[in-house]
Amino acid sequence: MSENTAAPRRDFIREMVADDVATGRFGRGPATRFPPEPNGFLHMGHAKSICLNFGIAQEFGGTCNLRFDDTNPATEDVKYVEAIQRDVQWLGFNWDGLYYASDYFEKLYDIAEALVLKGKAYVDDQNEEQIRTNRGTVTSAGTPSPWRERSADENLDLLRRMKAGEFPDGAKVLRAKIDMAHPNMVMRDPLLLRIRHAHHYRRGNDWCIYPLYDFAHGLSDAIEGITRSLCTLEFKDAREIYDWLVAEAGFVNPPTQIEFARLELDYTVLSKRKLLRLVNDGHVNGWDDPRMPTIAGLRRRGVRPEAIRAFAEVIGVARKDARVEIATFEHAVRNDLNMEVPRVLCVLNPLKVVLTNYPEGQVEMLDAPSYPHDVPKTGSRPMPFSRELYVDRDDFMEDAPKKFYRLSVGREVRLRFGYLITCNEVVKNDAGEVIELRCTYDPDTRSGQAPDGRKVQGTIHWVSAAQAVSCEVRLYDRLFSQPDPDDVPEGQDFLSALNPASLVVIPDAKIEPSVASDPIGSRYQFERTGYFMSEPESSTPEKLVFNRIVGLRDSWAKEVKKG
RNA sequence: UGCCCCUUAGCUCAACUGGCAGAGCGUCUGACUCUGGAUCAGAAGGUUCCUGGUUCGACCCCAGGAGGGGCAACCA
Repeated sequence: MSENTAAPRRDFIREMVADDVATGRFGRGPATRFPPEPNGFLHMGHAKSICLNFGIAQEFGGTCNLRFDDTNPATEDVKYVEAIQRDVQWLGFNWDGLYYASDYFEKLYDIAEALVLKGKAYVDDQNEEQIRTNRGTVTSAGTPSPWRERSADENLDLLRRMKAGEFPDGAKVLRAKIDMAHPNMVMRDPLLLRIRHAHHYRRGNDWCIYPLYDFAHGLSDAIEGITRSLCTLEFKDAREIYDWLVAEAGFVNPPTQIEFARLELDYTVLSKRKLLRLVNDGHVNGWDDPRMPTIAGLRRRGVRPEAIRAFAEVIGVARKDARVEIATFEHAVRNDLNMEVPRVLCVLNPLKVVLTNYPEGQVEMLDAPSYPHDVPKTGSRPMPFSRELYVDRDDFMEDAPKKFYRLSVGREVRLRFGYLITCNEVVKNDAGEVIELRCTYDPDTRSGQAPDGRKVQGTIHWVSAAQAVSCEVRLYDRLFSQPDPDDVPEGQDFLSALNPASLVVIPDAKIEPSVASDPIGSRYQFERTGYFMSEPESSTPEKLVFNRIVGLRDSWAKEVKKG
């Protein structure tokens, strides 16, 4: 148990942190932070960041804070703060410190005054429009504000009056005084504080000058003693202002920003703006709809945190934008559940089977192992078997092709854990639909036996009609019907790529009775169908409701496609 | 007056300071034979975008080129 334990995956960030530890570069232990803005629910992209930040802290004996980047009163809410904390914990992580950027407003203000005194910041009276046009473009220099050369005393007075609430929204703004011709747009006198007479969910109305991201973020990191500030690639250009600010503020051994690629996933969207739209426009039933790529949605769907962590591990972290296939995630989910959950038989689309040679009224109990041979778990449950059963409609075909190894007139299949049966006759209703199969069973073939050694090609799942439990099954599928939901014709948006069949409800499926005594929230593999969980929000002991977490890997569908 | 990042297997991505280019998915083959559409095992699969250069040795460093992306919110 020493040499062959897989080395923890190394990426360029972990290499740097390992180097920090080795060289003592920061003079303190490795410290990271996960800094969400509480303006929405956490999603898979955040999960990647959480696993990275908290993972590094664990692996290197460092710390990781949870910090709410709550600097915009217009969009934030305490309900998101609560949801985020629950989601981080559910993923399996505990923060060392719990902080709020809004608690740093005073400290940030003091730094702002210090910058003004040093001549490194000034109050600008230009309006939003003027500021934008005077910033210049990517290929041309900006124009200095007419207020850029105000004296330190005047700036200090104005800043204090901004804080005191003397000016309306938008009247004035505090800017760093750097270089209006800087090749990096971010460095063209970036805005530090803006006036917002608004209610902040934590600060109430006691504060009216709110720091912008660039001003708040790096300094918050520095205040907390973070060593490596991990963020996504689009902040690359912001690194320069990050370094400028922590240096000007006088922090020794300040934190350093490292950027990594944000997660993009096939067949879904990972942007809070778009997810909010799905929620607000009613395309899904809330942030925790099981189709949502949110942590809350995945949890409700039935995905385990272990699977999400394993997924984060396999996708790794790199410096290049990466679109990950949803199949990779689904694989991680199956891989996790395969070794954990018991197997159970559930017939989604019931078709009655009558065993004409089985005694009427007789019920025998078959012993059904709950795990396949290659899962190192033991256990079994009794399965009632009787004359009338249900099998899945998909397992019967009237005009079956040769390679259809299931039921058809004259063909023999094995009933999982039970007998071999042969279909003799099809019963149809007036509309010509098949409503019943009349079959015979071979009494000598119980539970896998076949005295004459004959083999059948197919094994199908079934339930005993009288003892089966009716349940609702919700088949969740991909939210969007194309890999890139934004790749739509001119004039349309991602909503037009929504998958109309992302939720198919089966109101009356038949499941084996053994599950009736299991707690709500139990997970199973429905053999030959997929992984399911009894839905904690909707399921009751009287009316079980199951969510499909993920289907089984389906090579048959591909075979069919190929023809 | 533009700055910055990226280009590696069919697909999606790894590869620490230059040292035999690796995973997952997909594909193919085999095993289990009561999930044969599950699961497990093995295999095939590469001109590392192009052209030059440095070096004993280049995915990695240098020069030039081609293609893709980020940055011009008082959002984060």
